[in-house]
Amino acid sequence: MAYTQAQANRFNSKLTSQCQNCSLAALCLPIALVDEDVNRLDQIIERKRPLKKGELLFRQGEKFDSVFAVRTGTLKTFNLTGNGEEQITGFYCPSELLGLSGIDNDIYPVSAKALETTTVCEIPFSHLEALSEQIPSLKRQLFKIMSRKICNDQDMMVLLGKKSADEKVASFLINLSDRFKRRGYSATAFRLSMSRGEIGNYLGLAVETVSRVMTRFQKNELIQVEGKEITLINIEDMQKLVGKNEECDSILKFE
Amino acid sequence: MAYTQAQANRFNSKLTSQCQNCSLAALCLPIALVDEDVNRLDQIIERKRPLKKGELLFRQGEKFDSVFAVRTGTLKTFNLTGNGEEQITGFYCPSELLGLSGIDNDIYPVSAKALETTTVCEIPFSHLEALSEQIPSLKRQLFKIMSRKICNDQDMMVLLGKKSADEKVASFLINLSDRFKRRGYSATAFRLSMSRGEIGNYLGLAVETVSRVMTRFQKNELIQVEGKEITLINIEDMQKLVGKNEECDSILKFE
DNA sequence: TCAGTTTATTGATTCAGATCAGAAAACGAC
DNA sequence: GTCGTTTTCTGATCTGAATCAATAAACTGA
Repeated sequence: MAYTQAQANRFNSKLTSQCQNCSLAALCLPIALVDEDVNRLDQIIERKRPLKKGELLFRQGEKFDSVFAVRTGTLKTFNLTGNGEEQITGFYCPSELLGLSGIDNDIYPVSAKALETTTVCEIPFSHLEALSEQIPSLKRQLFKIMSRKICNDQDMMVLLGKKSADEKVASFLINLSDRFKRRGYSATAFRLSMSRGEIGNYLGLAVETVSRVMTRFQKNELIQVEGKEITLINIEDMQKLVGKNEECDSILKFE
Repeated sequence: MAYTQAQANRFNSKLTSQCQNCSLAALCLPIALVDEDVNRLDQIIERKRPLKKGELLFRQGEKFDSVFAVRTGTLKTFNLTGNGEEQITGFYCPSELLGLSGIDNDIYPVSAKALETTTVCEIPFSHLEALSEQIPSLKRQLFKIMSRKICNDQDMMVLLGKKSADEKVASFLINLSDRFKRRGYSATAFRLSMSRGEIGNYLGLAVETVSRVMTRFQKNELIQVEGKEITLINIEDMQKLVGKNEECDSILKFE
């Protein structure tokens, strides 16, 4: 059931030529499918109307039926704790997949909200599952995507449990940088679509601490801050700061 | 492809009558398989020789080829950070599955070590994957297990990022209690197979803090501590302490 | 455009939990 | 059993980040 390199290339060129296929990229980029399979996959994907900033894509407790691939914009997932405050569990950039945690109970355990105008593709999970029966490499890919999510979350657990404020913020920025880079954007200059408050919430820090760390990083010429625009000036020293180790280079990997 | 309740019952009784099938329980308990499928699943599972305390089941960086179901005993998974110290990412009790995070890169991203004499069943992932092609409900179950793991890890992230030392320790004890209960053991009296140090490492706390919190809990008559033996005296107040909310009753769910 | 609101920054103070230090208990090997 | 090691407990001190407080900057919408 192996696909040839030629097929893989055909698939990749098809992907890049079809802008609306960001969602396919999210699902398949590392694997090779024949055109016919790509078309079958494309057929089950629905493009949704854009979400405005603040709109919910799905709500905690709602029935699960789809996973979503981000096409443009950014979302956050969060849940509401006992006393009503929100706890952010992740940020999702273009080409990333969200909603996987709903499979377990057929209910989304978190809500997803757009941080800016955002477009997503909806992938009904029952269709995806059915299709994965016919395309073994797709099933394998789904397992891999979920496994990667587990790895990333565990890295995040280490970050939250053991790292200092400096290390947390540095890891966060480097992680974003990696994700932008992977999508072909600048790894050194980008815009934070989330507020300092949301960063702090996600990293287990107070807003003030996030702000202080970032100004300190600026003073030490690690980064350049202009409101939400960030430029990483000295990535090497930042990476030293996060204490990333060699063999497992994946503090906070891409979803 | 739905199975009848009768079939489910047959499956369950088969499971409970066959002690060595803890591993089957780990994989399938919530789903119903016909006998034939149970047998096929049973065939791919290998029982391994027992691990002595301190022995490694697999090692960070090693090639991934199997997931494991714990039959008796307990394991921890951990990785080594840049400066050589270990970071525990999970504890695994009987009937729980570990190794799923290896699927992503075909390499285990963590090591797994026995905390006491431990027996496990090895489930070669390629066989499991092949079998899941023939048994759709098994594939669905694998997705669910991985999704549940993602949910649990996210709860853990909230715990690490936002909770106080008291809340962390209380959540940990309640989580263990739930896991023992689910397996039919006492939910109120059990033995901690991990040291205070390991609990602290896992929860992002110093050993001394774990010790202090537990003695304080004892003074407040929430628990009874006798070395590694723990009795939960007042679970209701403990649950209040962790601030668990109603709709999402899963602070630190079972893997 | 400007008032009203949210978000970000900066400083002063406080506190939960880390770290340091030492005693007591438990465990393991012989 | 006994010695040596590891684990656990308890107290005293220190510190990183939270909290409190106030200002400045950036949006928002009429």
